[in-house]
Amino acid sequence: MLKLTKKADYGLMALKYLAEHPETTALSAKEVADAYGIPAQLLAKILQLLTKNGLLRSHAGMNGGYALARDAREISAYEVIHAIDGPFFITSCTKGAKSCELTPSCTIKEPLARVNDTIAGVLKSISIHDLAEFEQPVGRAREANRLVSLTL
Amino acid sequence: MLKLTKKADYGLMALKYLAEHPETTALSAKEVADAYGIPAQLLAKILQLLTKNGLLRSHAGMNGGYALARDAREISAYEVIHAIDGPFFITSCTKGAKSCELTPSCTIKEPLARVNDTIAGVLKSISIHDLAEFEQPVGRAREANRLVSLTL
DNA sequence: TGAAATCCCGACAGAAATGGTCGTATACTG
DNA sequence: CAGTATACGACCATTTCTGTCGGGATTTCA
Repeated sequence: MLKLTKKADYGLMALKYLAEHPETTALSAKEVADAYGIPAQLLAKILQLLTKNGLLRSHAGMNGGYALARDAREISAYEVIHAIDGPFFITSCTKGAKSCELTPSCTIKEPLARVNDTIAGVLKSISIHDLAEFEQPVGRAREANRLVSLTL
Repeated sequence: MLKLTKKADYGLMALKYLAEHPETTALSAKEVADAYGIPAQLLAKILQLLTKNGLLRSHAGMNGGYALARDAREISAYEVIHAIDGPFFITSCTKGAKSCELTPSCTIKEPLARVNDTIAGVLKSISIHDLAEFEQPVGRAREANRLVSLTL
């Protein structure tokens, strides 16, 4: 529960991999899949999704493949997850759509919607660059804390 | 994705309902289920789980039922979700268990584990009392913001 | 121009998680 | 003892997730 799907995981891993190889113009789905031992065809579809959503640029033909459409710092984990798994909501029903099908009194949702927003905020504050591993000076200084506020 | 299961939803709703009826000594699973239109037998099992995990006290026999084991402010949404759906992790694999089965280089997990902790923190900071609806003076003053910090 | 590499995409099958039901046993009340 | 409840295990139905297959389109390069 409250778990990322494997697809989203794969997507994040792939973007991370691409971010770590900026020197190359493009990497094929197969290359990335092999690097992590992910089913190639599955990853291919995921990358296609990410392309359709503007997170990647793709190029067919020999030496083709995928590359980040933007700087790794400008792509958030939230976007990736959203592109792959669609809009997410903590609660099954959300007032957004056709409000709650359960009896009128499904009042628990409103507070949880705030939790939902908070989590989304956290995910939005994480970029692919944050996930990638770059050399860091020993005794590396970590970035400043991010503060997320939650109002009930 | 990243969605609460219906069971967890039901559990939260039920606890909320119990919190809103402190005058009664106990409410039966059926009463709560009827109040929300939830399948009674399913809710029963959920309440049993919550009882086993120490969040509720149960009492069989006539006028029996369930009651909060503690003050509503002392029961967090996290506990409820955890009791119902088991430990949750954002990532499929977690170094906790038997580390990642994927190729060694599943390094994305470490940053995500922090996200996981942050979300858990948010959930822990929400109590059943927060979910319940109590009369509030018009122009009600909401509680102070909660700040959650995320370090990458 | 043709072969190879690569992306694109819809359909589908197997597996797993989830939601929900049933039946029975057990405990408490009056 | 009869009625009301909880306790619990087995089971099934449905949905969601993962992964595969097959055919088609695009680009490169010899």
